[in-house]
Amino acid sequence: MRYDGRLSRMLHVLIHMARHEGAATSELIAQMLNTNPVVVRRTMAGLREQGYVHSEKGHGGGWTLSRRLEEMTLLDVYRAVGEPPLFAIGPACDRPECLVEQAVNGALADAFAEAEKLLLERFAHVTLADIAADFDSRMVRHPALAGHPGSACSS
Amino acid sequence: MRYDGRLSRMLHVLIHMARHEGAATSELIAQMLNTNPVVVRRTMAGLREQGYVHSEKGHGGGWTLSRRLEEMTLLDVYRAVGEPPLFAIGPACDRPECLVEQAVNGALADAFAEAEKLLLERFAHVTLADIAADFDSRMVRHPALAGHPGSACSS
DNA sequence: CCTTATGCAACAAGCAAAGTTACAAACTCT
DNA sequence: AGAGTTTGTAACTTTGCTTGTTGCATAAGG
Repeated sequence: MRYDGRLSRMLHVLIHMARHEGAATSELIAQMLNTNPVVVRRTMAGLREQGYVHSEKGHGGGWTLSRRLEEMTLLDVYRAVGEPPLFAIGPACDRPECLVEQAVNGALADAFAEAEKLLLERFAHVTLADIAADFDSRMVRHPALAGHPGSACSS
Repeated sequence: MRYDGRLSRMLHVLIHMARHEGAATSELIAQMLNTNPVVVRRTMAGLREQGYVHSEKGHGGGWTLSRRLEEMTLLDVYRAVGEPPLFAIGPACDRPECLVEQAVNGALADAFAEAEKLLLERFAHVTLADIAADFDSRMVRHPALAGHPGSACSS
């Protein structure tokens, strides 16, 4: 896989959960995401530790939201999935002796630090409710796709 | 995801080349970067296609700069190495049917597009001469490391 | 020609995310 | 208490990418 899809997956599932009555099992969530239950549990563990979701074992168990979508930002979710690296480009060497390489790393680090700051600020200002609202407007435009809570993604 | 170090490596080598008399062989460059000659040739191929460097076979051959550092920006080099993906985070699925996932991808894509724009603008305004100047000022502060053109990086 | 170089293709190594299997632990319902 | 569900977790496999390596063809110089 080329990208780390954890953030995207978790956003996806959280919004689905908000529209789901009662607890959703890992199995059901896995079908929504077209993945498998163990990956779901693995990634949801981070969200549980941060108190965004709750899990219950046994009959009728599964996952439930413990916060409203208005109270969760992209930044919250990003942190809960372990703050994976944002950038795919980096220094060839972390502690170079070569002063040229130090200068190169410095120039790149400056640029990336600025971009990271922008990105995280942006994340902090987008709530999951914003995304859900975007979903609602898409549903108005494409009502035919409305009933795809478990939309498989074949790509 | 692990980092793509091509941009960093090429910046490093271009600045070294500017301070090198005559042609530099892939072997010599590989020693500077603590890597091997084939990787050097592979990555330099992109720079050659864009006309930033020139290569010569046979005795006394090797690589030479065909532009001054003032005339090359980070953006130029980034493009010449093939515009590798900047971000390590992406959608779980490129063409989702699910409207929720479409909304999620949209929100993320917006944020990343903004960050990418900032980053590339920043790249476009930094020339290799700027980095070389930073190197010079580092050398003033740490003259002991001045003679490390082939500084191995052990990390 | 013989040496020195690049050019290129093919393959192995290394790494991280994702997928899978297996099983223990906890909970519910009868 | 016992049967059936569901999470929790560890271990392993698969996949996709960059990097490393080998081998050989090609071209330039002496």
